[in-house]
Amino acid sequence: MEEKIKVHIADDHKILIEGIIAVINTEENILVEGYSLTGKEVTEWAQNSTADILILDINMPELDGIEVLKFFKKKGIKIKTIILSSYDDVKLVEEMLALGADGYISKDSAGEHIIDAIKAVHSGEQFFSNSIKDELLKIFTGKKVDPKKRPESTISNLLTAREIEVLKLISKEHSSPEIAEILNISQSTVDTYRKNLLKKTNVKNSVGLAMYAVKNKIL
Amino acid sequence: MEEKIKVHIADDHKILIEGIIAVINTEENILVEGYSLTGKEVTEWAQNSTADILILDINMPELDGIEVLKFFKKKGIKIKTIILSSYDDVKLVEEMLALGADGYISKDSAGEHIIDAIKAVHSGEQFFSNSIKDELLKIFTGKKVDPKKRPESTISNLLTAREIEVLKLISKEHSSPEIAEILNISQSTVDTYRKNLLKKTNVKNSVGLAMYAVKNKIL
DNA sequence: ATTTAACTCCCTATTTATGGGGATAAGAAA
DNA sequence: TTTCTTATCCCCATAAATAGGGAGTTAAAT
Repeated sequence: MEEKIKVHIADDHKILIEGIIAVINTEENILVEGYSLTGKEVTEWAQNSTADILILDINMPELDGIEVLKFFKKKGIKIKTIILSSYDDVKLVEEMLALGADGYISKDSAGEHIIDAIKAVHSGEQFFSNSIKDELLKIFTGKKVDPKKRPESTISNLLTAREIEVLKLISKEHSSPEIAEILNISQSTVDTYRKNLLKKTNVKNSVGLAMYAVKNKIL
Repeated sequence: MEEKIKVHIADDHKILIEGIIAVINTEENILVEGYSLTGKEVTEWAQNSTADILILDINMPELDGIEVLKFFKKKGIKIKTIILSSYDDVKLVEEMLALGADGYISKDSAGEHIIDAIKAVHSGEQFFSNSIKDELLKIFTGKKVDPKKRPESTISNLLTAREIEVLKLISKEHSSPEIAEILNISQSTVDTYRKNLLKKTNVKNSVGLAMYAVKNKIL
């Protein structure tokens, strides 16, 4: 008989941890070897760990998931990691992947997905829930990029210089006529940029664009 | 033999729901009769419910816990409610209590606390987890709770509760027709709030409103 | 040299947002 | 009681944003 897959869970919400444990316990081949309630605990635990997989929440107070992954990278700690995210941190996929996360599931997916993710990641694959896949698709539009050789900075790959200029002005509460005046181009052109921006960033409206700018620090 | 306590759960994270169900299932006298994944589902469910207790998450997209409680109050729906909160919504305790919540536990407490809370609330008591008690203590002992934690004291002086709700939805990229639908009010009313918001915050447009929301951490 | 990406502009059409005005009911406050 | 706030709704009108389409020029890359 084969060994059980040993899993460690890190989340600041104990109830969620207990939930995941309950779900995992329905699976014979997987064992939860322990859990951490803070990012700091995770980093301490990781230095003497024999677990196969870490399920890591992004949102934790003080030391969050990103910081934990950075710590791993810096210390050369290699643990297969599945990111657990809320609906609103989807934008961070790239950063997570760059930091070496192996899977990414959102909390609003059903519990069985965790099982699938653990099995996939343990066998060396990557695992992404559907909402994440959508986000990735958008990022790698058209370009069949090998996920291991992906570009580091996407915003400047995704948006052109001019689009970024327009995005900045939109975020400064300027209307299209104003932007046209400022950039000395026609309003039609500004409208075109708006259309491209909406399509590329996959947000609904100008508010979404401004929020995108904030999140990506384009201001 | 006595009847089982019937519980309904509302949270946008399915994994968490499954966790709570798993925890509750260890208890003979309590039965989870169902769950809702959005605020809107809860309000619909509540109108024909025979459940004894509702476990309600504060943070849900679109229609959040506060809105749900307001809806109950408005419609005269009386369901004993236990609030499920993250560490960062503690400042909302007051508002929740004013809206008639019967219990308040945070997600970082252990699962058994839920059982305790359900039992206590069902027998007519109120239940608060320790972290909430601490927060309440802070609020009532010394008004200067920490200016950094309550910068919105100025904002809630400036903006009304309803205006803040609309502002949140605007920042989530919702259009006026959508907001009208979500809040169950007419679009005219939403437009009125938009006008008031623009005037009060002294910004030019929706983008400005969203940025205002970001700066003042109303999200 | 040909393709491609970026920048530019235009048309048509619908939907949203903004700006002005006013109005009513409930409730709290003075 | 009267006043004020809040929340709700409506009218009218214009400005702006969104959505689809097409198309020309330049400069860089293959």
